[in-house]
Amino acid sequence: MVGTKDKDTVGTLGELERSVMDAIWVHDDGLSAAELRDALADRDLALTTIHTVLTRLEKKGFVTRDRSIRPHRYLAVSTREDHVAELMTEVLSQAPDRQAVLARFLGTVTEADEKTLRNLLGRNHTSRS
Amino acid sequence: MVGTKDKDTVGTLGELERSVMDAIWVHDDGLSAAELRDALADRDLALTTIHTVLTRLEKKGFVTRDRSIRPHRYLAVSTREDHVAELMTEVLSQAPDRQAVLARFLGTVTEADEKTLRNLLGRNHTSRS
DNA sequence: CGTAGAATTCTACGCCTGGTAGAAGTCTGA
DNA sequence: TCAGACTTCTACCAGGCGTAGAATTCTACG
Repeated sequence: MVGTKDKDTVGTLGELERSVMDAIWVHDDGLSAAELRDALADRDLALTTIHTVLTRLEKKGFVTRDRSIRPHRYLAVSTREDHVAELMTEVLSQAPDRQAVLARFLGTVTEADEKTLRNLLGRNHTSRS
Repeated sequence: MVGTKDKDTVGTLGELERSVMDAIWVHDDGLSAAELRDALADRDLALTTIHTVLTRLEKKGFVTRDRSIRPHRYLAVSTREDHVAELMTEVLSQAPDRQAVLARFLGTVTEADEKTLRNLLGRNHTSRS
């Protein structure tokens, strides 16, 4: 029972992959495999494991690595916010009736979120003409 | 090479499962396994395949079946819109900085969507004192 | 320049999920 | 009661992901 699957969470990434991304996302300057292993010390993973995951994340386009320096440094390709926003858009597109979805969505959102949205929508009234 | 995996799409469901749900979602009155097979005729699946998927979807809580009548009828537990909205909320929660995410999100959304949101947010101004 | 030790890549395995369906069991109308 | 329809059981395979040992490549240092 090494890998207690969760899988009820949405997102293209696996458990470990997600953890790695989370670690990378809070380090805009990027970090090395070793640093990552430390960041995820609680799991006590082998360095090679980290490398494998990193390689897969690179292939998936979530991270880039700086191969110019020796302990390669891994950087997130896009911010977590961009990533999540993209995911939201993708999800939204899954239903034909976007309006209905948005309505339901707003129903589940916090008041703070609503306020945020009002502010954001308030300004930049999409220049027509 | 029967199952050309796609997997770049977000959502807890698999390819076939999703198709089945799509079919069920447009039939509020529910349908039988046979009707489903017809609805997905393009794939030419065995009835048992449909049944298996249906059973899994039931276990996952996406559909219920009316066992009282003979050709069991399968019904969606929630609307597609609710489902998608839920997914969006779930995704949004993946990032700590919700505001930033919402901002990015609005950036990718269509003008029509923005209008929809404005309308929805316009009314029901959450009772402020 | 050779080489030990660090870093990276290759290869692999087991589990889980999802697509797919045959075989076996259960119902029910005639 | 029984054939035929319907449902459940069981199973196989492929791909994704966690995990890591083995092999290979670097590079700093003597």
